[in-house]
Amino acid sequence: MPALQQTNNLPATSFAVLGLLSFGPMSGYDLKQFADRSISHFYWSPAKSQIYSELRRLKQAGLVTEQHVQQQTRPDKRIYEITEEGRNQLAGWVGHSELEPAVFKSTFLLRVFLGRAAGHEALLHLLQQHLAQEEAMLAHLQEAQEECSPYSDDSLYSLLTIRAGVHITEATIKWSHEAIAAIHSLHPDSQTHTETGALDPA
Amino acid sequence: MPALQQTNNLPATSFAVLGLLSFGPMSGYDLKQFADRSISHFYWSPAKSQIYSELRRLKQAGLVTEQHVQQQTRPDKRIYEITEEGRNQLAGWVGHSELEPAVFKSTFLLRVFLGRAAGHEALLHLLQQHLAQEEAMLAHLQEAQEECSPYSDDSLYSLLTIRAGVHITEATIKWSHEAIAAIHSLHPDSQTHTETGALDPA
DNA sequence: CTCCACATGTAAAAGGTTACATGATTAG
DNA sequence: CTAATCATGTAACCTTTTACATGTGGAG
Repeated sequence: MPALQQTNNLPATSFAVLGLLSFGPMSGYDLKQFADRSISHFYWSPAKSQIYSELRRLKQAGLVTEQHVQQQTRPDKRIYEITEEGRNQLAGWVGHSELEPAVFKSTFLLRVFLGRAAGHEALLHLLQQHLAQEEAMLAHLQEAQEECSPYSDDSLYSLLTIRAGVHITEATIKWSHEAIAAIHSLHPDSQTHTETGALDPA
Repeated sequence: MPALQQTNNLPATSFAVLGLLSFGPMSGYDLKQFADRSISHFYWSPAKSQIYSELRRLKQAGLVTEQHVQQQTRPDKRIYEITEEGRNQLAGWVGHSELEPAVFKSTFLLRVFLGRAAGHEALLHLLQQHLAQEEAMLAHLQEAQEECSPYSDDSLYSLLTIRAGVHITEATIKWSHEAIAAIHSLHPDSQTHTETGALDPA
């Protein structure tokens, strides 16, 4: 007899889709919306085409079932539902797989690293832009956090991921200020480039 | 008359390679080593095969030149050198291209988000593991920082990227403690899972 | 009347990793 | 003698994005 079969060679992205389905049955279309409002901040915002192909793969692996739903007013749907086997595989992956390092790929930091090629003036401008974007991101995350707080059984895990975003974004903002100050202290002559756009300095 | 020609449709990764070449002429082999010791922490650690194909692309675009170097004791090399045009394109990309968001793809946070599927005990264990890894990362970054400090004209930009890593890693560690505490406070019965491995609790 | 939401997919291309292939020298 | 370093590349594969393709109903 084959022991607890371990068909488990699926990539993380398959588990992402499977994991979203663990919240309830959904169509590919629903899944895309849900992903964009949940895991997009720390994992990925899938292309539609990829969702549909992941669903085919999960179905073939027996981790989800497909149900055709006819509609007259709207296009027909296919509703996907996680199976018992799907829940088992998911629990194993979430709880007991190897920790793999996160992918962090910042073209912005690459540009900072190559700053010499552009000069400190251009770099300062870039940093100001970056700072503004991060501040906007922080505001956005704090809003999401308000909607979730406080820590409770229901919102615990999603709130934790939002808190991770808040911590990291705050750190990035602190770093930006430090970086701007460091460049200024080495180049006291350089412009501040604050986003004024002021027409009348009166 | 065609204004300042803008052949510039290259992906960020090409500029990463071009940027490394702005530090001096190198072979593909050298480039791989250099990348692993510089931009790997915030951008990417390239596969050899990709380096060589990027070099072909850059050469074709006229941004680098190739020089064949014969060696008797070692395999022959090809040394690549950035051109004037290459430096111009690089300066434009670093200083004046659009800021694009960083790719941040954490399977770890995905697993936290899906924590319900595995239960808080497994999650706590995962968080402890993560915390240990991040602490090791912080130590590694602080070491790199020592070798670079203090801020100076020469080391400014690379030190800035290391500092970014330090800020973000510290934030991640703080978050981990918060997350562990939050789970404990909602599940007071759960084990601490500190990495004891103790054989003799005497 | 026009745009948006609903709903699913195919095809092509790009980005990136892994495995394969080769082969000399040097350090232990 | 064995492993690591030097040195370059091809082929196959996987993941992911973008563009293409289609069509209805409701809201403004």
